[in-house]
Amino acid sequence: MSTKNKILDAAESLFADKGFNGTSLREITSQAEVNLAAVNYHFGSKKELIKAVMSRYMNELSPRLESALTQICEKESPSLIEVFSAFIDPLLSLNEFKVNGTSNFLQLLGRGYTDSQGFLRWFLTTQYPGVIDNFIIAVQKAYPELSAEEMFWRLHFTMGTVVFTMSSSDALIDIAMSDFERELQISDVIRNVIPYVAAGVGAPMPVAPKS
Amino acid sequence: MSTKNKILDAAESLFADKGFNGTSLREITSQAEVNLAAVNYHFGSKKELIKAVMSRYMNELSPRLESALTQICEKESPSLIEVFSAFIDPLLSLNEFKVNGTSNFLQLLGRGYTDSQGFLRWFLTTQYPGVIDNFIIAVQKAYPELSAEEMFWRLHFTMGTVVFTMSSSDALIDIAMSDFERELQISDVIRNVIPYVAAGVGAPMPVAPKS
DNA sequence: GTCTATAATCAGATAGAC
DNA sequence: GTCTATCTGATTATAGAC
Repeated sequence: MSTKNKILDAAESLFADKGFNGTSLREITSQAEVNLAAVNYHFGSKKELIKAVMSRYMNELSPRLESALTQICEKESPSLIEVFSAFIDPLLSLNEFKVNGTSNFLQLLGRGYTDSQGFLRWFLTTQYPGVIDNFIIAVQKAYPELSAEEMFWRLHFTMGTVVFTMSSSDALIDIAMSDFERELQISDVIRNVIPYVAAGVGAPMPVAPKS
Repeated sequence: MSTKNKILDAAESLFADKGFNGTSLREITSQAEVNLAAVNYHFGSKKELIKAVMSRYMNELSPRLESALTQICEKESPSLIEVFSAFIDPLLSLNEFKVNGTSNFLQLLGRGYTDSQGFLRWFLTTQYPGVIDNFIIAVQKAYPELSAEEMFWRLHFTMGTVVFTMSSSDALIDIAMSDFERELQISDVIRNVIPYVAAGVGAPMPVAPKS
């Protein structure tokens, strides 16, 4: 395996585990068993390395996700459960792309939203707008009565639910094992969260306007 | 104001904004306009300072929260909306305790769950178990059909929704202003999230058992 | 209690030999 | 491309004068 990929793999698992701020280049190069200077040689800086780790996943995921959401949009009247379920297969396909791919990617996404003061949010929304646009269209088709403003809030809440859940999915899987004797995978966590977010997004519109 | 409190105030807002890892003692003492050595004199270490910042809020919040949840439990058949609404007044009371208290505390909570690999989660669950216990009892009373396992998942999802939303509440309030011309407060964000989480927790039990 | 000065360590990044 | 060695600056923490 190339040095570049060894660095990417080590960085990915360490970033997912301890966050971007919490991981040093020295930890990465030591786990990757490459020289410290290699990071700056291949990527230029730590920030560029973070982008490269995220891009590797997004380039794999975004076409699958866009196509799955487009399929949902072509339906007569999709349900919210169907819309959110469209994420399952593209996300799980990351496990074929890389071991623990789904889990790592979702944890990275969570890190990116809370570490580094939103630079990753900017990166994703500007570099991969197609995914977000298709998703909004699908939700609108499933729940046309939802106002643009309510939609904005509820999609943000959903992002929070998913991203936070996935950042701590390892701990959750441990607890499920010790408290309920269930041997769960990341796919079970995903399947568990879908009814929750679908119900949240599908909550009735409030009758009185806010404020 | 005492040096100790100046440090606590500065640490609080910087931690909320940039996370625990992302904030140095130098930034804190410089914003507090005290000497760098004062942190270690008064608190011993950065980790103890983090605990002190959180304790200041938890000691203010937890009795109010426990009492509000106990009141809900005394009702005949509380709704989930009522259960979650019990959080509103205790949380907003933090704004009288300190300027931006509600927002800062909830952001800190979010940071604590993702930074520092769960040490704050341990801190809260071991130091303030009464709040969590009362909350679970209230939810059980509002939705008795919910199994312990489903409850575990849904409460975790809820924690994620709230904590993530609040970590980025400043950005959300800005977007609501620019996109929808709404001048929102943190209290509006809280009121907005309640129907969402109540619907999520109240989603029907899945018919087929998982796995 | 507060200060200066500094120790000890770790960070990201780079120069230059090979 | 890879290595050693090092630079520069920031970090937490402490010793000791006042």
